[in-house]
Amino acid sequence: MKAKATLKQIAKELHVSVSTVSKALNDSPEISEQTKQKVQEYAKLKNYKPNVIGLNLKNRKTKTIGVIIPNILNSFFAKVFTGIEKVAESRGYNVITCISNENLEKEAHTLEMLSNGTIDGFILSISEEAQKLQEYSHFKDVINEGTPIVMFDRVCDQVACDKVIVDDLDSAIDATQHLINLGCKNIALFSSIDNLSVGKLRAQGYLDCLHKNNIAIQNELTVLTDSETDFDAKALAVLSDQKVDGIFALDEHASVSAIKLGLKLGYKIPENLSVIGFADGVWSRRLSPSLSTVSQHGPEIGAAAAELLIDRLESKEEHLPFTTAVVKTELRQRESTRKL
Amino acid sequence: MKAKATLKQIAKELHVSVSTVSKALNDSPEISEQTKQKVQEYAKLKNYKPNVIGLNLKNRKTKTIGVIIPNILNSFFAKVFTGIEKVAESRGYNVITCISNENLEKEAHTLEMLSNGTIDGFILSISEEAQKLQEYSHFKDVINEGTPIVMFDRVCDQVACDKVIVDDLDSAIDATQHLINLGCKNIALFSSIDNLSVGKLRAQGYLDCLHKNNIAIQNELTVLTDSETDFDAKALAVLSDQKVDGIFALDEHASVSAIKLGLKLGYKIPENLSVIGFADGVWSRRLSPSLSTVSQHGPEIGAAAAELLIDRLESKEEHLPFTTAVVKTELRQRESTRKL
DNA sequence: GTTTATTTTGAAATCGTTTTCGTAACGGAT
DNA sequence: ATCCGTTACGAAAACGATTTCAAAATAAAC
Repeated sequence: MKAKATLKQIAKELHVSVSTVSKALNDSPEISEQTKQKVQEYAKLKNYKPNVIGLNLKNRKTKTIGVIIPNILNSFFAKVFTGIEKVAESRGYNVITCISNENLEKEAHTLEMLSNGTIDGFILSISEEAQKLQEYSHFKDVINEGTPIVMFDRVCDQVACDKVIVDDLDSAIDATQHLINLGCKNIALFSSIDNLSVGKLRAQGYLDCLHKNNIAIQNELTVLTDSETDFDAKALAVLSDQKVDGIFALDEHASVSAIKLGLKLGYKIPENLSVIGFADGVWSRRLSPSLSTVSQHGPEIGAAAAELLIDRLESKEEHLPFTTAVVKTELRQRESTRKL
Repeated sequence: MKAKATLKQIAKELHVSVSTVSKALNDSPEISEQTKQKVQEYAKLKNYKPNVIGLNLKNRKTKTIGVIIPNILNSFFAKVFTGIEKVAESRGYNVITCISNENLEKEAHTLEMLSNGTIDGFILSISEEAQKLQEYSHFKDVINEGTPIVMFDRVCDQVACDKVIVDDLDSAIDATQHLINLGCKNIALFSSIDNLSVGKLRAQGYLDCLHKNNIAIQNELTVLTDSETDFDAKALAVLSDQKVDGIFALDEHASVSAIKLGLKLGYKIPENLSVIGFADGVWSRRLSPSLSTVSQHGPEIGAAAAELLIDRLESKEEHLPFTTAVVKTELRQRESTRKL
């Protein structure tokens, strides 16, 4: 464990000044070729790497992005994360990641901890608790202190910042319409995320679509819960009268339950029950029957968010207007829906 | 966007010196109560937060851990990550996360990028490519420079460092033994990770167990591939002669395929085919039938790794001996195996 | 009233880098 | 020999914090 090489050490050992070493390593024209070569060779020999902290202090930025994710075990967020990480890497940024665990206090604490020079900006999706309590002041504080935020997926109107979202409303309309086109007459709505903004938007899309098609809304076909634990019993009840012929599920858990409970109750999927869900591709493919999904393009969302943030960080412009990017979803037909 | 408060600014505005401000905020006994109060109040008013980079430079450490994960979409790694993050948070550390994508160059590059003062130590699992090429010099370099590494799950004997592993061999023996106890006579071995150290260990455990029970090894029941793409066709071939009555799957993909292909070929699970797999709990429960698994306790592995690293970072001792922690697995019986 | 303690504050060094500006040294021109 | 213009290098400040040590100010002791 040899001591790490610093400019000062190299300078002393070569009998030149610190500034000469610095300039030589940065290939400055003020330094003679001879000296440059000598310094560069010696630096390579000693495996010199500039200490990032010294640089950070000097530059007053860290080329590091703080990412706050409600739950990394949710594969949607994991996918978004890969998109963020990829773009960050390619543009020379590091990523500090924290998990809020859907918890407001952890979220606020993380913002507080990292907005002290550790990171240049944030990318985050709002925790469930913050959304429920409509508590957004911690975001505003950070932004006021000069640290930019980009929100994705779960966003809120109350905070002015860049955002990347999926067109949840339109996606839900499209998915519902697809079920209608397949000939489904009794389409159930399954959601275990009715506490989230995105859940509400998707539910609205379902309602709008039925309305547009002049189909009466049957409240008894609707299962809207705030958690996975409450969900299954209610869903089972809705399915047990064998009347449902289509299910639109707004989240991963609801999607899986729809298929599992449907099979258990003797439905034939997709022959007499079609299921479309918001869910991740990898696992949807692994289910039997594989699940037709509204694919949310997680990596693209993450990539867009990272580009947005880094563009802002590197812009000369002090007051760039805030933008909201919309990433299109895609209906992926697999085995849980009939072919048209 | 007001300028952030610094010691210098506060000092100037209160007509005292920087050192006085620093000491007052740190509640040093050398400062009079009066001054302390004045400074602390003013600091709170200005929302002063010490700039972390200044501190880092001074202390020559960052209280940040670098985590390198081969693939965050693999839920095992995601779970390990939650364990790391939780412990890090509780001990006041941040986590910089990078995804190696199973790629040696990205892995080496990340080590190089972060070992410049950005982080105090690493927690990582070796990329597939590095394992295949047996290329471990990048780890040794980093360690030689004085940055500690803790490896988990995919480790290697050639690098001296702290490690956290699962007892893959024993776990595989236990799982295989369980299938034997259930009365299985023709147990197939399914793996799509035969390129990884852990995959090889688990396969060895299967062989050892058959041997111990004086059961002849049937090579035609063995599917060992390096990737998911090659796997399914071979697995289908093995299952199609309807002879297999038990499957031991060494990874998530192999586990899911075992169930999916088994059902497709008309096996009754668990009546005439029992399946045990190394896989994540959440999704295993969602499969139908739900999958009996060797549970690897991902969060515990992550937590152990983080504790090990932080203990070393905060130890006065220069040359702590390296330890290898073993986290026990657990056989979780679900619907894919008969009850004993 | 002088000396000695004690309390309170401040100047300066330090961490590792970059960068501005000043100053040697050297050559060529007059 | 003097002047000027390059070229090549170094000193010092800056970033934001902590910390050591010295110096002031005040209080106590003789």
